[in-house]
Amino acid sequence: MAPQTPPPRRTPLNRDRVLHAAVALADRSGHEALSMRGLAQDLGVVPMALYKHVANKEQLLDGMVDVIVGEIEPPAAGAHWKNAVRGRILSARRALLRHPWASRVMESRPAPTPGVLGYLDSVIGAFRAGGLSADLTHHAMHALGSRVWGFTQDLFPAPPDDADAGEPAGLPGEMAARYPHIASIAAIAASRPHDGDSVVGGGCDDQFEFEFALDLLLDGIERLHRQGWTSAG
Amino acid sequence: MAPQTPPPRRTPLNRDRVLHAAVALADRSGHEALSMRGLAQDLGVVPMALYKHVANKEQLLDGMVDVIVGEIEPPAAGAHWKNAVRGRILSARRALLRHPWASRVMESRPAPTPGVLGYLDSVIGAFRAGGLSADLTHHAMHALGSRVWGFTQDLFPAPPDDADAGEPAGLPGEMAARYPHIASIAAIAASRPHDGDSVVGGGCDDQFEFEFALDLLLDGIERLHRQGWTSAG
DNA sequence: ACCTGAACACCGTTCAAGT
DNA sequence: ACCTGAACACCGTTCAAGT
Repeated sequence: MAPQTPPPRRTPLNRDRVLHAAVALADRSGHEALSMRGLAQDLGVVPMALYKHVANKEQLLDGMVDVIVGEIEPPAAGAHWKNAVRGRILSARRALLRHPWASRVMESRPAPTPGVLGYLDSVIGAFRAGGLSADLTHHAMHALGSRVWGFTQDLFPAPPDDADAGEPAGLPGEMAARYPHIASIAAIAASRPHDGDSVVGGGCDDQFEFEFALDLLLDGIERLHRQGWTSAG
Repeated sequence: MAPQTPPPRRTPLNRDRVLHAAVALADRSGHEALSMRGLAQDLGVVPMALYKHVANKEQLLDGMVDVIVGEIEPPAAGAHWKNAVRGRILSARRALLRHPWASRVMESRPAPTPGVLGYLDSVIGAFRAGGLSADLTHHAMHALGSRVWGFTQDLFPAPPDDADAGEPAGLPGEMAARYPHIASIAAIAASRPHDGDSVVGGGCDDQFEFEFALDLLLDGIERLHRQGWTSAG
């Protein structure tokens, strides 16, 4: 008799394999489908095995955030501060768009991870390198809010695909009657192409809307900077 | 023998009682403590009794959102469009600040409730009454994003209260060394008073920051309006 | 050192039954 | 008509045990 073959030895688990498997699972099945048990099954392992590599689910989510932050491209050197900030934010947006669950997970973290702090530090650094005061930069960061990550909370969720296509524009007739002002701008929204699935959280947070708002804020900040604005005066 | 007293008849459940009990429970114990089972216990009823009044937990959350939206004050008549929008948004902010869980629940809704649509319709109406085009109003609403509800996603969670008070300003020394740009603006943040618990999601999203960003956006929109801006040109 | 099995204290929700 | 009890299919996490 040949000696019993040992049980198949999988490549041993480590934190990185766990984190990347979690990202892959969330990419495939969405944020709400990400459970410790489901992740363990993906890795061919019993749920408890994960707890040797991440302390708990919160730490798993923190680790996933840093995986995504790691995908943001390094800053461009030598650009004007407005272009430097703009470029950094649009790169973050591209990373977040690759992982539709990422914005929601990001929002859910009670404390910033090292990766998050590093990215924020670099954005602040870009403002300061342009000569903006610490005061103005502080308020600029608050004004940008989640937009520094390249996403925004959307207010008009995308209507379901089976929405009545025979309607004049945007909204079904009953709703248009009840919410006339929404109907008036929904007609505009329906008449311009939105980029279908490159959407964070559904709706029409497309590239045009994002850059419109980003530039509105950056232009306003630039104007205050040139006026020598301070929060004291 | 006296006839057996019937079991105590509680005032019968209805949708409104369920919704208001849910709001009270979330106010008291936070969003994550809100479970169908816990809510049932609060109402002195078995969990399944709730399902006669709300179809499921999602519908419960939708109902809670509309309770909060109902607390927003009616619009002021006859104001300039910028003040009308501003007033509406600041009133929404006051309602949301009374229920710290509300912003997170709001963000989680996949489809707008009637109350949400009514409020958004009124804000859009305020823009249109000021003569802004449907086009510009549409982009303005997107640019405002969750700010129309009076809250913004915060990027710097409040440091724990036991943070080293002997540090020069804002950040512990080790962090200040690793993230110098954050440290430079955290010093500013630490030197101004923040309103302690009137905070949505923790951090320094205080009234000053909120109004700074709101006015930055409204001023930018006003400027575009006066220039006759259109997305086409 | 690394993984496992069984258990605990929870969830939202269903179904068939009670009054 | 309105509420109940028991059950189902899940969670994250613990503990003591296996190899």
